[in-house]
Amino acid sequence: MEREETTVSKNFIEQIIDRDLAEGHCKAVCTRFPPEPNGYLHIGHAKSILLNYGLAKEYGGTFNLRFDDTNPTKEKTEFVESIIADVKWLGADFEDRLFFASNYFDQMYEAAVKLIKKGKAFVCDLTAEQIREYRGTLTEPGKESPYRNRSIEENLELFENMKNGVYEDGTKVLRAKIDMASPNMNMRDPVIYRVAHIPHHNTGDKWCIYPMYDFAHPIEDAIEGVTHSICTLEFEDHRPLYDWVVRELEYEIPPKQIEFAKMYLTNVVTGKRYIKRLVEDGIVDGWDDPRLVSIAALRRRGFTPESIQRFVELCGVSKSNSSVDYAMLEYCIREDLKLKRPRMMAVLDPVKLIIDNYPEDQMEELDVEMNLENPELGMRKVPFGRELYIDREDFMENPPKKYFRLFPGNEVRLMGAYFVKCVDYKKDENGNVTEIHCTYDPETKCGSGFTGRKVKGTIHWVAAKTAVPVEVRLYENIIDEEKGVYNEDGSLNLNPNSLTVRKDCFVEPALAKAEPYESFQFVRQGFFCVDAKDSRPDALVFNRIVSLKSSFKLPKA
RNA sequence: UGGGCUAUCGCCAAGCGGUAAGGCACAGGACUUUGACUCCUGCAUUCGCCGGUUCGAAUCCGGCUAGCCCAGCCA
Repeated sequence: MEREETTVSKNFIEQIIDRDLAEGHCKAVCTRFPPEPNGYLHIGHAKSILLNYGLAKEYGGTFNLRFDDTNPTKEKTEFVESIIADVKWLGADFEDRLFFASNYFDQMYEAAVKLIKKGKAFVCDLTAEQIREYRGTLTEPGKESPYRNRSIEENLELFENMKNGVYEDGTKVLRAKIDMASPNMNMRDPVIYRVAHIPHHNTGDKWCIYPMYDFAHPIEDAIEGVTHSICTLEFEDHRPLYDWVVRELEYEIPPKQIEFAKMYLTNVVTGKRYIKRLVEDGIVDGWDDPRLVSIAALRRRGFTPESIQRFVELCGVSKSNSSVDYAMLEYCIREDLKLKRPRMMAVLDPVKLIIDNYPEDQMEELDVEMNLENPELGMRKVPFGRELYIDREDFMENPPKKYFRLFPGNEVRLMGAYFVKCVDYKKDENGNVTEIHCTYDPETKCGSGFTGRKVKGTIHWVAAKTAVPVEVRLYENIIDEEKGVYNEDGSLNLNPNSLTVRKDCFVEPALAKAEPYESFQFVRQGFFCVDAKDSRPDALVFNRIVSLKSSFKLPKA
């Protein structure tokens, strides 16, 4: 399907790359997505993934997936599996370029030795607390460690001992020798290696010293030939250190760090500890609950990779902190699905409609387009009979003005079938409508070319005899948007109605064999997707991905 | 109150000294076998504020203000 090319001017990162290419700072472009495997990916990560992947593709370069696994205390194999799956699903193809920072530990060790030999690093015996005290504050310079001027020989020996497990955790670190008076805290002799006798998910017990992010990351980039190391704004202050490492280690083609602003969605929670609470408290049924915005949750809800790619593209890239309306995401998924997927009929709040003048035992099969706007999707059979279900809201006893669905005496079109006119209705003792009686006009059959008269309303329906019962789950924001995300005590301001489960819904038989993750437009109701977790072949559950927009509002009584 | 960064419509976001793109949202109208979609139309005399330079400033200069980030042996 063709998408209109919107001419978008180049973002600031593309401008930097253009200049680097033009000035010969690099010959090709190589980017990477470097997650630490310590949790699940969410929509915010999708921006980084797709941005990095998109840039590589745009410039005919390469894109790497690299796990930044330099801290064994936080990392798990479970997360590397899920991250790989999510990145692939998003469509960011890293081909065979799957890397682990932990596979570079030998080179990092050698790099550290090189710094020591250059007199640019030293082993420090200060405790963590002392290091903090010596570091100074934001407004006062720090003071130098008493161990700062150890000889190169001594440092070499001590560092080797660190590697060989001679010291306990926390007793010694390797530090870069830079400037304790720097106004940038990151330059005040940062720790670059720590001792941790903890098995690593990839290297097992091989190492008991692990490099710190600031030291490891530029090395990882340089080893892989990454030209543009794109990260988020909070690392801006780290760039001088990144550049220092690259310079001191004398890499031929120095990688360059570029920072951009993280993406936030308005009134959406992505924080790990908050999600954890929601899961623990049973508010959501896991990190892939369709109300969340983890990649897995979006996938389960029915979002497509294309819709997320488009979303990221529409949001753009800049350096100003911002929070995008969820409506933008909704727009992207509607846009992606509307021509791509069938439009079927489903009744979510059924009430029976009986066609008095339709033969008692007759059924007919109507041929209906899968998607009126996209003939390529073909046709389907829709059974029609004397008894149907329609949605309760499509009938009113006493309609307000401008209501043009069904009411006593009014004629409407049954989508894909006939015109029917309401002649009577029945109510139970509580005043609820239980049955609507109509007559149909055989001449008005859809596709017959009937033009004798027009009706204003068209409603959807399913034949009672062949209807397939399903469960439908309607989602709203899990946050109560009126009052913002957080309560005064810091807890989440939850929306008690974020999930509505409707058990007695009916869909047309063509949907009976819908597969997990398959999505459809339910005419006049929105886009829905077969839930991959709770659905069974004999009991389908549909998640509402997003509702349709409506300009019609019933006036309040 | 040290350093770094940011500030253009309700929300994103172009703009790079020549007189405010675009998208989302919203509001009207047309069309319609979904009150959907589609299609029109409208939506910043003004770019955080104050000065300055210039024939001309959102763009350059100076001074303010507001917000975000940094004092992990996290990333």
